Amino acid sequence: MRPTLSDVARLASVSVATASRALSNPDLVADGTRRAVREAANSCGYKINLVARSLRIQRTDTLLVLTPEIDNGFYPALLHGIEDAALDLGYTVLVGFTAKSEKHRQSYADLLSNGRVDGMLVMDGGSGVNRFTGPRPDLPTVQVLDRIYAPPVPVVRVDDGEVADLAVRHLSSLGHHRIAHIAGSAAAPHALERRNGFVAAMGRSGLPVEEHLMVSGDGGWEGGLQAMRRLLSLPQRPTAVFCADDALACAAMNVCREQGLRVPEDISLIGANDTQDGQRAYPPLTTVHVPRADIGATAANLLIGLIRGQPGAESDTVLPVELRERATCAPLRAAVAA
Amino acid sequence: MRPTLSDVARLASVSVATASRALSNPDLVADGTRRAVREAANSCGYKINLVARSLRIQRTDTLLVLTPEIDNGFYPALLHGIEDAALDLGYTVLVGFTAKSEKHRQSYADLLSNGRVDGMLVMDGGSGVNRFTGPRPDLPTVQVLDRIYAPPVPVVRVDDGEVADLAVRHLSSLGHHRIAHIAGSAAAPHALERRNGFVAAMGRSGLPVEEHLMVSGDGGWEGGLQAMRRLLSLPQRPTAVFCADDALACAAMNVCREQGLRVPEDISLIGANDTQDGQRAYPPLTTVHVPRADIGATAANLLIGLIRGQPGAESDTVLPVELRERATCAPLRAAVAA
DNA sequence: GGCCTCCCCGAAATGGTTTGCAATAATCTT
DNA sequence: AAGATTATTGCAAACCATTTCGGGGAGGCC
Repeated sequence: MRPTLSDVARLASVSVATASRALSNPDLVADGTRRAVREAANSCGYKINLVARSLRIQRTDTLLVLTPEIDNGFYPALLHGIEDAALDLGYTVLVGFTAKSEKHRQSYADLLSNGRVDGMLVMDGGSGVNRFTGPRPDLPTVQVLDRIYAPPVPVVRVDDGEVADLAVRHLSSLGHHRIAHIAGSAAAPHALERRNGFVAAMGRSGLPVEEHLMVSGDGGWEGGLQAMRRLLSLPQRPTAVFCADDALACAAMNVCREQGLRVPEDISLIGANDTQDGQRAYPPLTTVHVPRADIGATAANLLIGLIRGQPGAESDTVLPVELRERATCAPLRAAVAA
Repeated sequence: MRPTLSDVARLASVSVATASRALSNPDLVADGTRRAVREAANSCGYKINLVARSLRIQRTDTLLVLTPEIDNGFYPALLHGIEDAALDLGYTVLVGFTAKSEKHRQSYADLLSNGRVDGMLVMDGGSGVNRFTGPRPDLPTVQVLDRIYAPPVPVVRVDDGEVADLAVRHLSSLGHHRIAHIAGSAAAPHALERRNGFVAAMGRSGLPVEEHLMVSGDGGWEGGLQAMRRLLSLPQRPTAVFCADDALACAAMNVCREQGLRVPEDISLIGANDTQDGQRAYPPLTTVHVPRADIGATAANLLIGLIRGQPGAESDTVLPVELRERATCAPLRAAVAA
């Protein structure tokens, strides 16, 4: 049916070997021959068979990325960063959504051991995934943001303690001292670290951390809503709250509005990650920026380095975060402080 | 290095053929033999080589989906629907983000002609993509939402005229008659149809369509902002606006707030698509729901049917849409109507 | 007991490409 | 002009699993 390399070879009156070289390693073949082969290939509409090629060269030039559901605006930027870097180096990316079940995750990870992909980016570490399924760290793997496999497996991430620190310092510098924290999913390592970071940063700023001002925003959007409601029903409510991510902060902001509180006049809100929902909220959310595209690109480059056996693959890369002041934080007003 | 099937065969003292059958077609082999082979495979950690398998059976069980950038919360649900259906039928999905350049799109589409994927889902038809690059409609292809290839290539979509009709009828039933429309990107066929649908629906409702009440929201978020500002600066501003999608509606809502207008008391807003940003807006956005997951799943099933040569593949599948009343539309107040 | 059938298994061919090695032709060196 | 390189090309193996075809053995039936 489809023309194969040997068809081309016959048409050009050369051997398959020469035809192969003429097409994929042009320097090794004489000028006239090359042209003849090219012509023959065009005339019969020859397309290389990548599967056969992969079998022969033992490489697929494909990366697998394990990602949780991507409804939340956080992962797309990571994916784009990955894809961008991968494409530049001649790789294509296969994505596997793993939130559905451990079984699916396993079967995706199997693609790695089964030779269909050359390496794997684990991006679903924050989704409470079973850390014992799937990846075989003996095969090229790099983790993104959440470390769920032990050190020989590299990770590229941000310093979540710093994320919390930036947020707390900003709030504190505005005069706030009754600062609350809405924590992210308990299953996510980074959420835990942000929580711990919050406690540490409060300490460093000489502020008291009150146990009931730290609530769990577990349960996604609904969880965020409930967390904020709990906070606002406290006898002494906080004057500022650091939310573990922008979605949580948006939820918190909605609760404020439904209770007639103005942001930032009556209460300051700060998020983290700098996702689109925060940027487009009203007022736009102050947040700490996490360079997602960079993280993705870095991880992809690292993985490809690993695959190609390049030495010097750092096993823990941490990228810088920074505060993005927008419009949801204001200085503490004397009236409220009282 | 890695154990191959012949290693397993040797360990189990059978031939490769028997080993193959025992593993992938267990019924064809005797009980004891099957067990022996399984044991041998386990003991040496054998993993099937999917590339070799694909080469032999001339099938990759992989679907390619061409998608634009997915920052906007619209595509993820489609992707999930696709992936869900694909996984159920034993397929994995490869995603290619095509917004970057035509070159990239071409190289993704090449995967199809080069045998790396069995079929292709074209989801980027609304992104102003060059409709002449890429897909060879003679290879299994189905388009999602926007038709950019001629009829032999199936499409699964919604009726965008109906989307507009639902929106206009709802607004009209609330007493509005000065209704504006913010149109989506001119490059997207469905945005055009929604615009045309708006005109038709207004006519059917006996309402006048004023030319200056139809503005272009081209240019993404910023475009939406500008469009709404233009609308609000009109001498006779609309009492309701139908936005081509929820993101545009959210932008419009932000403009309203910045100008001190209350939604829905002062102006009614309705979106389309029913994406997360609308659901989480404050107040939650009234919209017309587009069953994205269903669309994705339907398209995937259709494509797989095509690949497997099943007859009766409908070439135009349209799924139903429905109004989702939330909180951004209110009856026209007499005062404003005056 | 002979013959037929059925089931199970093994040898070999298949898929399309790349590549190490060898051979031939052509160019260069002295 | 003869020997030494170099430039091109061809042959055949290798990559690894699947599948077809046919042989051999066991059991059933008459």
